[in-house]
Amino acid sequence: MVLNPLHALLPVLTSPMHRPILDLFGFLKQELKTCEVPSQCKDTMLIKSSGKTEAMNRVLTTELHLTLAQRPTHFGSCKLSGGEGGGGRVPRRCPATAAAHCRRIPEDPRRTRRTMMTMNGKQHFSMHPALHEPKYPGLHAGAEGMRRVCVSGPQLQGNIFGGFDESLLARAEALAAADSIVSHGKSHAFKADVTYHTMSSVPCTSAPSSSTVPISHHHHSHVGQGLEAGDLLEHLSNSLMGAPEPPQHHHHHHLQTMGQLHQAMASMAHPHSLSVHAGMVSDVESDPRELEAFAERFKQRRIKLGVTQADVGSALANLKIPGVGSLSQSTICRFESLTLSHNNMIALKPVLQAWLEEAEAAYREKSSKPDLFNGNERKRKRTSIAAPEKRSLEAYFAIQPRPSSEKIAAIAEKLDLKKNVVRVWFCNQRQKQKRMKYSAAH
DNA sequence: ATGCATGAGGC
DNA sequence: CCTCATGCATA
Repeated sequence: MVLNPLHALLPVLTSPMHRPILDLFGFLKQELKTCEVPSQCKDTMLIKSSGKTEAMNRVLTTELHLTLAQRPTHFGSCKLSGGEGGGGRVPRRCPATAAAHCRRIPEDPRRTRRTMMTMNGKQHFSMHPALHEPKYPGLHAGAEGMRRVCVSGPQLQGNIFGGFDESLLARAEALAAADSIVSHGKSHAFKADVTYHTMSSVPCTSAPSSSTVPISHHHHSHVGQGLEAGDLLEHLSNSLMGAPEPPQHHHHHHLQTMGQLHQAMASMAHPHSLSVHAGMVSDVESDPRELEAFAERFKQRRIKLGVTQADVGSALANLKIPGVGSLSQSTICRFESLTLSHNNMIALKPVLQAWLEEAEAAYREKSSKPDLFNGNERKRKRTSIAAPEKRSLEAYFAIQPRPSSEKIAAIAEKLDLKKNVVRVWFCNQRQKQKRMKYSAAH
């Protein structure tokens, strides 16, 4: 179900229990009041719904992002993994072929970006044509934006990040604490967090070449003024209702030569290909809906074939597509659930499509079991951040998604976590937020 | 299905 | 030190 996020938050906000949040809220607003930010810099947040903690943080973050400016973001490389390392981790590089689908999306440093709120409903990309809209609904470093835009005067920065520091962080903690009482009567007080990096040894060298290809894109100013809640709701509703509002503009990506190759071998006769332009097989199908549909189709057909995600991953290497090696179950899973970045999805689609075609063809005839199993000695241990700490981190994150190294150190110390763990946590958190939520119900 | 992590590229 | 694509380990 898709609800208006704001409505959903009401009960939470009005709860006496969350009084502290409102206070913090007010505090933040006060702090930010002096900071002038062009309205186009507003941003909302991409949330993944559920949980008071999240709701709370969301409020804070949302508010912050409404005030903070955006900072330029560049879209990094898009790589496809190559080898299947026999236990070792193979340096991922973008294979030439795959590269075709790896488009870099240069960003207008000042471009405004808006974010979708995902309550637990679907947030389709109906409204933003893939290549026109900001790829990432993320709240790109609102803080940094603040630094750059808001901080016309250094005093402000000091004000916010200086003043913020202690009092805010302290509040964040209080908040986290309160939350812990509220939502979890069962705070696990254990501080388990050992990271045993027992890395495997020899990374196999099956890694293909890497490269990144600039993505064609169009920065359409229309993106500037994000949608209002109403619009959002409307879109969401449409999506829900299945209103097949056709992508108003058909984005014509400037084709990437290699992309055609994939496209060709991958989609001989794909009924779904809306882009079967007479001669050119160029246009990489990047219509969000197409992707979404493909992911779904892929999953079902894969299951029909009786193949696991892991199987697909390793079987990919058998395709012998230059530059394309195997992938992990994780990646396949994320592809199916659309929890990869848009670029990543687009890059992977042709490959998976190719595999699907081949697998089905083989299935029809004989028995083909593409696979490659490598037995590795698993060693790496996963660090696990305890709930209480995680709550604190979330609170901090709501206030400042991109803490400085010093701040990270401070947080790490307070939470008694390794600095690197905290740093990575923030990185992952950011990545998580930016991630395209093609995924509907989550 | 996801959390925490690594590493290549970029500034 | 960040972003991104990915992966191992695990709930």
